[in-house]
Amino acid sequence: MPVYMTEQQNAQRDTEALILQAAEKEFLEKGYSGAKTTTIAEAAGVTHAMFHYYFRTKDKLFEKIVADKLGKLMEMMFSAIGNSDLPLKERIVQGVERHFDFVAANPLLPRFIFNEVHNRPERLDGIKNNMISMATSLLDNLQSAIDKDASINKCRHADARMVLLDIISLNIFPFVAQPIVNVLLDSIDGNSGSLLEMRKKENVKTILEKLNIE
Amino acid sequence: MPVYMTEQQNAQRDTEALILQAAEKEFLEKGYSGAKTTTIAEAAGVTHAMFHYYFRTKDKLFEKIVADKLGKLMEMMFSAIGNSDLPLKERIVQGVERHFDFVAANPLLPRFIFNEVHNRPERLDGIKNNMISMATSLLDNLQSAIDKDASINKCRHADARMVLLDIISLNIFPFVAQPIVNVLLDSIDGNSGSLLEMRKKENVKTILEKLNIE
DNA sequence: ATTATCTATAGATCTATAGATAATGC
DNA sequence: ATTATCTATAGATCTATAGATAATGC
Repeated sequence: MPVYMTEQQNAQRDTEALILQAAEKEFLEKGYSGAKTTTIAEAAGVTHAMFHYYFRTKDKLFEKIVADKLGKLMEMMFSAIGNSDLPLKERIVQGVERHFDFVAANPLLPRFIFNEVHNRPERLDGIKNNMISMATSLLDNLQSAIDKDASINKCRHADARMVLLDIISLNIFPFVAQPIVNVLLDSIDGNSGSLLEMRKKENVKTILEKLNIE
Repeated sequence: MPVYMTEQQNAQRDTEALILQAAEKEFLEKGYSGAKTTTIAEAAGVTHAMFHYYFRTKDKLFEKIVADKLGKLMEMMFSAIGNSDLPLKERIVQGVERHFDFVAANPLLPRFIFNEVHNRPERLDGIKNNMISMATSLLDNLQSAIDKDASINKCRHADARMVLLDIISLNIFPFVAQPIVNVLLDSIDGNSGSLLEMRKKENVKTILEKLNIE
């Protein structure tokens, strides 16, 4: 990137970035068919023609965003497995919490991905191999750690893949079902704001109890 | 309903039912904006005009289906809490399994509901009070059962609301994320067909271990 | 001369309805 | 006479592009 940028280049980057941001929000909120290019342009504060000038078609921009979000999906899945040189308990605690925080920072991501892979499962083909190789090595490593601790009765034996699924399931649900969960818990007692904090701690506890780690 | 129905009445019911079935499938698969009335009519094997003849507008039919599915949502949530006159362990086992089976029988329901309540959270207003009163009484009852067993050390103390969230989270995830979960587990070993069966047993186990019930 | 932006509009898609025709029951 | 069905099309919405105009750098 040149040190000095012309006004024009500045303007170009702004417009492009504004459209991209608006599109990302619109697509994550409403999905491909619910999102409208006119709405995106309006939200970005530019004329509709600019949308096509910078990104040609709705499809192309959507593909770009999907690719980006599939990358984030991988991050999200494997952030839960945690750092391998920590004792198992700390590794689990950190893994669950880091994963929870990741979802909290990207609360629209799971629903978007669920819809997208349901509508077009073949999209996963591109990242399949990458996913599998990452998963295999990370899960093997976690499995060894569990087996090792289980052999000296420091934890209950468990399938690492199931533990990973447990963590993801528990952490994602309160975000994708937030309006429902709020109705349910909110009105039973008044602590709505703290629900997510509560759930984060509870999920750590659930996994530790599953593994019978004190 | 009259015992003898005319041909015309038969025909009417068939067409109406065919459109309704096709619409339900289309809406659950693609959501409101992704579903097209032309596609629904085609799938039902009737002309497009029939769609409007029987249901007037896309909106009206969609509202009908949403109302129906919100009813199913309540069923789904509370099937997990189980029967109150069973011992706690059996109650948990039956509750988790019944809930899992319900989701398995309605695999598209959760994603549809998640999208719908996200797009229009005010939709929950109508069933809010009903939900809260059902939840309160069922959860109070479950909480008593847990407290009772916990007081004689037959289980670990736990918040019934958290247990309900745990069950729903764990059971729903493999269905809404099925394509991803399949990639992940399928290729690590070859037991894809049995993943759901495996997960069902695992979820029962997880909840029992959380409650420390032998 | 090149790049960015705008206005205007073409063209596709989708929802909805008008109006004619066929089928059935009284 | 009433109800169900069809064809044809209006009208709205949305994506995309054409072509003119403005701004910037060479």
